Amino acid sequence: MSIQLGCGVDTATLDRHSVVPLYYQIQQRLLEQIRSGALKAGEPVPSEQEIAARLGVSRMTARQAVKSLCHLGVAYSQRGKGTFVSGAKLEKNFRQVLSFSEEMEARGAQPRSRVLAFKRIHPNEQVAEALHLSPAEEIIFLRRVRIADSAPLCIEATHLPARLCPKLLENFEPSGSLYRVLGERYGLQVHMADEVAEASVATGAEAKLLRIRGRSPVFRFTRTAYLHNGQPIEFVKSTYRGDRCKVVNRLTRQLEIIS
Amino acid sequence: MSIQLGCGVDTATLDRHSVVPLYYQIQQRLLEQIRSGALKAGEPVPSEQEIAARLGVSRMTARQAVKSLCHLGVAYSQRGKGTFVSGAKLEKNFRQVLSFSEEMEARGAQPRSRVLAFKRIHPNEQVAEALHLSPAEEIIFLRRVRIADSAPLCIEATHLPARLCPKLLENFEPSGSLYRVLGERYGLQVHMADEVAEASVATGAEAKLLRIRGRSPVFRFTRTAYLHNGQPIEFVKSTYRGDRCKVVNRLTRQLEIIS
DNA sequence: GACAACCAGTCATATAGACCTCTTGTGCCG
DNA sequence: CGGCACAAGAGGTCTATATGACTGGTTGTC
Repeated sequence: MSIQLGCGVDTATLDRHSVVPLYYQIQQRLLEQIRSGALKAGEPVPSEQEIAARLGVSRMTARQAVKSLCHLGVAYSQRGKGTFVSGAKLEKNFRQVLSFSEEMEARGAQPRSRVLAFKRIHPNEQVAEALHLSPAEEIIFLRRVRIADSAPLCIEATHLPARLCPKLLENFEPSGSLYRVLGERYGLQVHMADEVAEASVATGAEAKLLRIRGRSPVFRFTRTAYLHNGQPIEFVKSTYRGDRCKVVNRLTRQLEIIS
Repeated sequence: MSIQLGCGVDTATLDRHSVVPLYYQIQQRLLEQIRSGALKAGEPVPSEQEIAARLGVSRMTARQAVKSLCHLGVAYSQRGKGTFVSGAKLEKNFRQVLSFSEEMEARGAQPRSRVLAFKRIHPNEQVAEALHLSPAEEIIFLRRVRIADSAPLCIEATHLPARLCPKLLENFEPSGSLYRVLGERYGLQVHMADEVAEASVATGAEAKLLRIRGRSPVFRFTRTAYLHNGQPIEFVKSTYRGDRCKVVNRLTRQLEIIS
């Protein structure tokens, strides 16, 4: 097996004094080979032993790098045979929570917003339950039409516990990225989210805002986002134009949950 | 920290001669404590060192067990502080490919089917491309109305490369579980799938089959499933009643991809 | 030619020990 | 009393080593 692990290009060896972990450097190198086509779908990734020998690391470190490819879904292992590159490519951005702005930027579109409302209010029952609040506790309510490449894409209604982000009304320019402000100014990092999608049709008011015809197909998303400690930080209801978006999912089949 | 790792119930120690890996036994034990409420959301999981000392395993093994909880999404680690139980519970069945039958059984509904078509045909362009076939190569086509708890839930059109499952027309009773037959009789195991969901409205013919009104909201799913080696095994188009289903997603936010 | 035994290569699991960074609490000193 | 230093405890990374189990091919026998 003559997989080149850098032969000829071996000026790019590992940086053992970097703060970047060795296994991560190796992972990136393997991903690069897959991206570039040097490793094609179905071909075996270099074995743990080969990586360990070639790069002068322990087998456990090589193993950690290879295993991470499996976790990412770009490869799969077969005991006794080897580790092979998965069929379809796709490497990031699945299974991740991304804010609207981040998602648009990731795919090269320009995000913009039209702010419809930005105020403190009392939550309704559904919001209070999702955010684990008493109805007396106030929330920040933000309603925006989100625009991608100059055309409306969705209407988004965000609810945040006011207690967790005091003075947000002054600190946040509401056409920008909310996640960025929450992270940078309040130290609130979204860790995980539950999201429910429903198929529906647009109401008259929605259709007007989205510039589509009434009763056109739309997605309705309901998302609750949580901090590391499990505390709800955000409850969002959004309505996406059905003609401008799809929900893409990558599913794996692991009936036994390993590692 | 007085987390009981089995104190009093320590008759249930680890089985070191079992074929079940130690880390998996530990993982299951921790999951059980979370399920039972002995470990609540936000509380720290026993530290790696504590597990290692209590159960007499190495720290690496304890670590593997704890880490697996993070991969499952039921816990999260903070360097220098500890590993903590995540807020919302949910433990399986996300991120997994499930067949219709499996999914219905998992939630306690009774799956049934009404077969509309089951035959060999030539693929159209879209199907041929998805399954990596030439238009000359035949496929098995199966169209069913899938029924859950006595009411129609979706219309499903499945396309399989005929080459991979010869004599399926004779071997498969088409109201049963296709994945089961593919696995048991042909050794074909679905490993991964890409799925796209779109929001739409029902056509007249669909509405009739699903027993809903015309132009009611529906989901349209397009799924391509792959074997371990990346070979496409199945292409499915399905139309789900919007009033009877939701798409639930659990997303995590890991901007740095670890392990 | 069929079948069993063996072997080499591979991943899976497990152990022990080392060193690092990060967080938190404690206690001393100014 | 405030602030700094330090130690303890936690997870993160890495090395070295060993054993087990599965796969595929080879070899040898019948």
